[in-house]
Amino acid sequence: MRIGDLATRTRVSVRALRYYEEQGLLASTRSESGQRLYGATAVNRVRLIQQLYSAGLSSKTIAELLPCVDAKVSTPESRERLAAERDRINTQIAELIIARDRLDDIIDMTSRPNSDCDYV
Amino acid sequence: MRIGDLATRTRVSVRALRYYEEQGLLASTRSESGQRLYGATAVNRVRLIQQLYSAGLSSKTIAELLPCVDAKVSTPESRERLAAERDRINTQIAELIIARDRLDDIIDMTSRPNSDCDYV
DNA sequence: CTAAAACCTGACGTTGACGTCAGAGGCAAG
DNA sequence: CTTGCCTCTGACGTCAACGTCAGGTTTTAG
Repeated sequence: MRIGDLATRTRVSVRALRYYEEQGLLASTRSESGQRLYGATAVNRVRLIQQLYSAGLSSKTIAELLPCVDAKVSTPESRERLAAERDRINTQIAELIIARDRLDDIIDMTSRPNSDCDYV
Repeated sequence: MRIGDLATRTRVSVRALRYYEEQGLLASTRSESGQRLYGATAVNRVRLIQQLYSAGLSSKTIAELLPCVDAKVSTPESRERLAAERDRINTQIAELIIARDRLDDIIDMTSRPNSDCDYV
């Protein structure tokens, strides 16, 4: 399939797909005229990339980890890296929960007249 | 207290504190010579700002919400805004959990020899 | 009194994941 | 054949929350 099809199927922009290739995250073959061609597995690959981005990993980190995913094997370094990222995500989740609860408190406080809590 | 003290107590850079003022998030009085002076409540104010930033709110959004916190009262618009942000945070938490679990799967897969799962 | 440390106001630099535009070539339909 | 959409490669633009530097004033420690 061509880049426009992949973009449609993954809901990722054409520009982003080219960027992924530039970062070494997504490979493509080329047609005789130079157009990018992708196999069916590219769809899942893009989804994986998106999930890792949404987890806060950088292009560079993803580029280092994808080969492990493909080979289904990790070096000690990459295992450490993966664990560190997981811990970071856990920390971020905890922070978000705190922030959300704080936001809930604010919602409560500002919605309820005659509240006598000290907040700030 | 002066800006350096506040920076030390909140572990936020001096530059960041000036930026918060510029964005209308943090008020200060001025000494005769023009130096910023803060009251004791500024510490908690900065912490609140930091928590809202870590929740992914922008300066602009925080600037719109802080007056509600101070007045302990919210308009219908700001209530809606707060609820929308809370929902966004919940969504983000859910995404992070998915990504973390995905990362755990990758860790498992690449750490265990002879795994026969299809992943990509 | 003096030198270091802290503060001030601009104003430009940084970073990452793209958006967007320019200019040119490629491809199926009528 | 040509109209119109898709694709290509560069390359500059964006946005937010600061970092950092310059050049000057103020406060503090000795």
